Amino acid sequence: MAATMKDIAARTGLGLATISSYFNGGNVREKNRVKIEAAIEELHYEVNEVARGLKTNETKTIGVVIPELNNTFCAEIITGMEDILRMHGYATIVCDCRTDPQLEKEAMDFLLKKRVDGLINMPSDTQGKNLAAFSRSGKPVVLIDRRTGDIPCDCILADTRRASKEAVLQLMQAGHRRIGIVCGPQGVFTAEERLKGYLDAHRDYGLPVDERLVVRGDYTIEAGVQGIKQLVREEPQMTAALVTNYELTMGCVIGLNELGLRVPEDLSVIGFDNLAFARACSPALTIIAQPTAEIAREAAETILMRLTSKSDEQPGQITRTCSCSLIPGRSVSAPSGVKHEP
Amino acid sequence: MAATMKDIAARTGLGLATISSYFNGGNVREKNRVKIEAAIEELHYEVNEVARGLKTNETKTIGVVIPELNNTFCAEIITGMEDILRMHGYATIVCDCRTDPQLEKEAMDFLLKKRVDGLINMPSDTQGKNLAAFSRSGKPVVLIDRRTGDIPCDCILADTRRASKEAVLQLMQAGHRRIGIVCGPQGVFTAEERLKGYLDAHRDYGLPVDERLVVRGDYTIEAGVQGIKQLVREEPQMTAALVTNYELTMGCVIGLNELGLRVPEDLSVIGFDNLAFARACSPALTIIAQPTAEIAREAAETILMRLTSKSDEQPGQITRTCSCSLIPGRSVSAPSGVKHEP
DNA sequence: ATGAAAGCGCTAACAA
DNA sequence: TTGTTAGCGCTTTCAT
Repeated sequence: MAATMKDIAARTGLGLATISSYFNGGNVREKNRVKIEAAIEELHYEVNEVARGLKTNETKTIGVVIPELNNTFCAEIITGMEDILRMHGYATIVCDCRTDPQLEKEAMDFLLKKRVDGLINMPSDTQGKNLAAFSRSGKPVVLIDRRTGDIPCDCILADTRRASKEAVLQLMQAGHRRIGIVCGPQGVFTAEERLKGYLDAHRDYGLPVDERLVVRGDYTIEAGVQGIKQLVREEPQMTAALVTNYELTMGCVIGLNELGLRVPEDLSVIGFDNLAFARACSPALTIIAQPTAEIAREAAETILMRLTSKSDEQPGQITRTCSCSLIPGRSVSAPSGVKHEP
Repeated sequence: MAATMKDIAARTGLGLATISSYFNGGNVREKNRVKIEAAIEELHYEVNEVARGLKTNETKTIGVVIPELNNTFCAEIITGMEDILRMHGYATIVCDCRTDPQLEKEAMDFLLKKRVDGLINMPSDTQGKNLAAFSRSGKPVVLIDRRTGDIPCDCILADTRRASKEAVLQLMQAGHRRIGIVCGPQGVFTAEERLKGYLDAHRDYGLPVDERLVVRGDYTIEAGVQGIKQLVREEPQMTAALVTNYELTMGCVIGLNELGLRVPEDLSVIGFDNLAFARACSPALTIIAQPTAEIAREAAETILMRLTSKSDEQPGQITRTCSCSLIPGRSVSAPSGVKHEP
């Protein structure tokens, strides 16, 4: 068994309170400090955070529930958050719920039982029902990437609606009139936002929207492959496309590859996320890059603020919107006039 | 404050032992079961795993320390492990140590204080020193992907040495004689293994090794870009290259892109990891794919076995080696005879 | 089947 | 400054 404070007390002849005080920044006589440190060394003592957590009713642990760990966008954000939280003494328990609302519910129950001090969630449940139980605990919840339901909580978003609009406007300015969009699933906040951006651009530019140019799919590589193939097959007049997340973008590149279509000669393309992948494409893909580091920082700082501010110095819910940027590649050109084969 | 077992006891008029027994699968009179469940419902009771952990000296939590979360190979393995561990009632605390042995040490101390029941580690420290403190606790440790130092513990590996050898042999059989390798950092287990595979192939095929064809770099995209550019610049006679992890592979694709070299006309390439990326390349990249799902499963099962087997039914350390596969793409052809411009 | 009570390792009054 | 002590919420004997 691991050494306990009692062992240190016995070893040093001091009382428990002195040892505890030593660990919690209290004043301890120099002579005793030395004795305690020697005992710690010899016994390989490590504070038992479980016992401490029971006593203080704080586990110094944040739960993170996301749809998919194996997804650069999520992974980047988690890496960033974890870094900051750990610097402040907080651990993170990450639960990947595979985009399944039922698993998400289970993950949250699990975290509740583990008595995490707060929750950061990229919701898979579009209703917001899953958050009810956790938010009843009174512990802080920060949503990232997606807003959901009517549970009031802080929220860190990216302005992908604006970014999508500007990407589409840029395609229009390059001369494109029939622009396809490969969009995420219906009801998913980010998918709707990016579609709205697409619609905004058409409205601003005074171009009608043709619904046949809008295809939907899960946020998966395979859906991207199918989506772009469907658009190319059914809309030979299409000269450009916006693809609205990383998996879809990669799928789209695979699909165009398999069809033997050239970018941008046959089709101009603007993708999403993952700059490195965009650079690896030939020619380099123009993409909308999301500010993952900033989202991570905002989320971590927001929850830390909620965790430490005694009197709620920030009442009400906070919403922060971080800015995306359009990273130019070589995948956009003027429409060639030559239509691709269906 | 959250409800406790005491609240349930008060509500139902039962004793604490009965409630505890209810939660731990003991026999409870039907009538009381109903009462307890009603109270749980009304009070929104959730077991406090912190208190339970203190009492039972088990947190049902596994610590995972990896070099980089934002890395498909790691992310895939973690996703897989987490899935299995959660099914068995274990949470995972993932610590990304940014390939920094010092941060890795801190992460392990942190996990030790949190009293995780076991540790799964893809070591960043090449010495194995970091594991000493944790392994003294007597809790199980499972290493993945890399062997390290002389701390005796179970180990789940992939046979990337054999896979690298076969990839290089395949290039030789296609007619290549001057084959470059973009290799990971000196001292890193996987990097050395893959290099050994490259050397094995030369020995088996009776071809001398030219050290100028071996370049080293961190396992990063940028190192891949620089590595391939250096090889192309300094070794114009080179007709093929093996690139030995995902980041390096992506970097290599970017580098060749930027140089305007064609694959496989100017250079045959075999990459590593991430099948989706390989398909997205044009032409599709031939790669060595690692069995991430299998590694994840083996690691999770091994630690679960260590955690549950009372009498050590598996004494000594276990080493499992999982098989990689060579996934053919279109990035390998016979050498063209036409040398690329330096 | 159920209740009473001890104690896991720690913190935080309160006393000294 | 240091020691004593009472819990935090749970599990687990040991009685009943």
